[in-house]
Amino acid sequence: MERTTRYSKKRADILAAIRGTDCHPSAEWVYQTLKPNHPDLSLGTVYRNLVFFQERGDIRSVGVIKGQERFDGITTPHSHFICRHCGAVMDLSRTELASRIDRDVSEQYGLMVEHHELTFHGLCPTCIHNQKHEEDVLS
Amino acid sequence: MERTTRYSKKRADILAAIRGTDCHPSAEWVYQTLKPNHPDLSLGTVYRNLVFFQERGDIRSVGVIKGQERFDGITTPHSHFICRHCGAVMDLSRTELASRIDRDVSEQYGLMVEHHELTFHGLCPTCIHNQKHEEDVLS
DNA sequence: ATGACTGCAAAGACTTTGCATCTTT
DNA sequence: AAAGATGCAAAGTCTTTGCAGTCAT
Repeated sequence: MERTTRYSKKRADILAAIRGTDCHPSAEWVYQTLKPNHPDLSLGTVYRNLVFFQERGDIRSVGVIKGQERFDGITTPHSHFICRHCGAVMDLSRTELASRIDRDVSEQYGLMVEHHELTFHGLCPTCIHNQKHEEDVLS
Repeated sequence: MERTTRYSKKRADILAAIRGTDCHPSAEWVYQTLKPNHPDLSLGTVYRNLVFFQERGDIRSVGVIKGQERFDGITTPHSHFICRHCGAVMDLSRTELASRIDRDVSEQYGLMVEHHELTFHGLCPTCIHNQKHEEDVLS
């Protein structure tokens, strides 16, 4: 009945890779990043561990961006900004929303709200710059 | 240079189908819904028109839920609730967030915020009920 | 030894796209 | 007639999964 979890260097390194970056990586990014140190790493293993860590609450999905699911090693409440051009994901501190918003919505609509996601969309500083440059070229 | 848009009953019906439901449909849903009246409709046409309507701002993506992208025919600001069990998407009126939040975040972080998304996650009334029933059965 | 974890490759699910055909203007 | 829109099917991308072998306990 009990499922015991066993130690594996690969598993540990996958989690460490996600926690050690703020880029909100995809499965592919984790795979490519660990490949040098784990030449025999398999993408399937990465995917299986992403599921494993999500179920344990160690990581969270940030959603699917440009076709790839992205993950976050930080599980405390915060918001995100996603650049519509390059797909970059940035953390924003959550100062705007009261923590009671989940409870309020639950009561108002008769739902069981477990958490919420506040995501901003637009252009990141880099893409703002590049877009301006592109306009100059075109004009 | 100008690209002219031509009238097509299928295109019109695809948009009407999305606007005529509050289920935030997937491509597959649109396809199955229109199939009776358009026996020769192709999934490719649905996908192409979804892109077309998004570019024109007629519809918006709600994100990828359980592997399928979902769309919203309502483009005025509002929030969503997504049931983690059945994937249902519900509209919530946006009363919580001031409209200036986008500008505030833009200034604070040096980004170009174009819009934001506030999404609640949890269990919908139906799944709350079914989950209770399931617990009864298991106990 | 047992059961968990992994590599590999095949399979799956969803979406995109090339090309010939049909349609709107 | 010209250019757009569609059907069909192939291809593409990302993710999941079956199975045999490996590894931690």
